[in-house]
Amino acid sequence: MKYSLPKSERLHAEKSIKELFEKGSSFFLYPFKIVFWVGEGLEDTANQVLFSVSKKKIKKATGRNYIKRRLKEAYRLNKALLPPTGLLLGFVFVGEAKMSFGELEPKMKLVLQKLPNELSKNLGKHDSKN
RNA sequence: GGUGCAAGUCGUCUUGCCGCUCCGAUUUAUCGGGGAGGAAAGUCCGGGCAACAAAGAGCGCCAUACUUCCUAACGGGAAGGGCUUUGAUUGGUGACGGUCAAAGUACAGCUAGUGCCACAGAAAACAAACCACCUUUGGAAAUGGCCAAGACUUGUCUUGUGCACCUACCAGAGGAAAGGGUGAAAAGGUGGGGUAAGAGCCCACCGCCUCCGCAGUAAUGGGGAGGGCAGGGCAAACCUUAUGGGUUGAAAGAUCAAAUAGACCUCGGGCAAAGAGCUGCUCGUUCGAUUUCUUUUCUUCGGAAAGGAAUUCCGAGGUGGGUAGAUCGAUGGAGUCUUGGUGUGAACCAAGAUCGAGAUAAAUGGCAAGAGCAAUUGCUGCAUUCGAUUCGUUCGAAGAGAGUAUUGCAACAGAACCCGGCUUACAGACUUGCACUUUUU
RNA sequence: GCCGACGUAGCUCAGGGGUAGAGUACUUCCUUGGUAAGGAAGGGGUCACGGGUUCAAUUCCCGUCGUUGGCU
Repeated sequence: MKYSLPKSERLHAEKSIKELFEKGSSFFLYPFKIVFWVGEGLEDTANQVLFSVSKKKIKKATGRNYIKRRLKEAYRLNKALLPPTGLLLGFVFVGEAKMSFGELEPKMKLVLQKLPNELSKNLGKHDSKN
């Protein structure tokens, strides 16, 4: 497994982002809100992910950059915990202050371990409805 | 040496592993190279660039405002001038003036107009009224005053059908514009003369105004002559004058353009002769052609015949608009550095060298090691100092610097089209200047 | 990225050069057996911050900070 995060694995298309936030499910795990969506017709493409830090929570641009960079690193190093394809993911940082990489990485691991469970629950709901 | 202020410069470095982004090579996965700031910030000015019809004019609106210069331009900068404040010193009775230094200065025009100036104060802007002042006319005598007489305690009291003089008081006429406690500000100031009282009424000085030379590119400076003096302050009040600005901003704008739907064009095909009406559709039924345009011929001018085109469905291809998206705009420029020259300076000129981020749901990072720096605390306790002492020493305390351990790498802050400024933020280090202070010589 | 508006008592807002006000909230008293309502009295302000103009600034001018709205 490569510890890389090229542009094809980052979520940048406006349409996909709209789809994620309008249709996707979410859960909280401090200091994140995680939004996810199993895209239709994306079974063959890699997971795409985006990171968001609110201007309301972190006032300075330097602080927002600081956190986003560390989030990307944490995801990059631990993304092997996820199934490799078909997911749209959004990490919204809801913490109030700067956090170091040492604090953020364990949280990210927790999230990535928890995500498959949430995913299967969600899929189950879909099936029962249909 | 320390502290403070001001100005300026810098504002961590190296290596390894794993990543991000751009460029170039081979080649499709690797390799090589580049990758945040002095403010990238605030968005306060100016310019480039782009679109808007023309980009011109007028009105409006906005901005600027001592002079000269720099500049692509500016509300920026440089130099100079004036003014204000403070300090030192000096001249004068005084109003105030001279010299030096520092700091500040949005510094055109209230003798174009309009407006405002609370409270207090007689009055806040045409100078008038009021109080007080002076002259004069008339009245008046309780209390003052004066006069007369008397008394004695000889400087006081008493008395008066007292009032000519002085004067309080009342009324009238005139003079004068100096004084009037206030206020931020009071109608030029100070000193003297003068007068019934006064007044630039007169004189000297200070200030002011007008005119004329001189010096300076100019702001302005300095000199002379004249004028008794008009003109309170506020334009970061409206406004006037001069100058500048067309508006909107890269989310400007340009190019390419998938899929789907619809528009137009071409070709092919379907059909009982195309098709039309009824119908949501199908079946069926009715009409057996119709409509429009055009050309030609005939005509009894009503039409008739012939030819072409259109109208329908299906399929294919194409065209243009344009969404997602992509590319350009967009990073070689009023560029940076060095040297030389010109200029008081901002800056300009010449020569040489050099290329230094280009992202777009938005790169420039993470982890580790080392160096360097800083901090505090602990430990070691050598130079040195102090105290005690059994004085060849020993003990205790302080301890610059050094060693070691620990922690941190900072502050302010992240390019978003690009430049020139301004403003604001900034741990720490260094340099220069000034002020204060301490020590030594 | 670009362009605006606002900041005044605990809260919601007036005031646009001359001692800062309203409603509500708060405190005390009256009223009531007690509470609410009502009545009376009172306290409470760095007018966001820093400069400047002016005799005088919440008001005018400049800068800073914060809040908030619009533009795809």
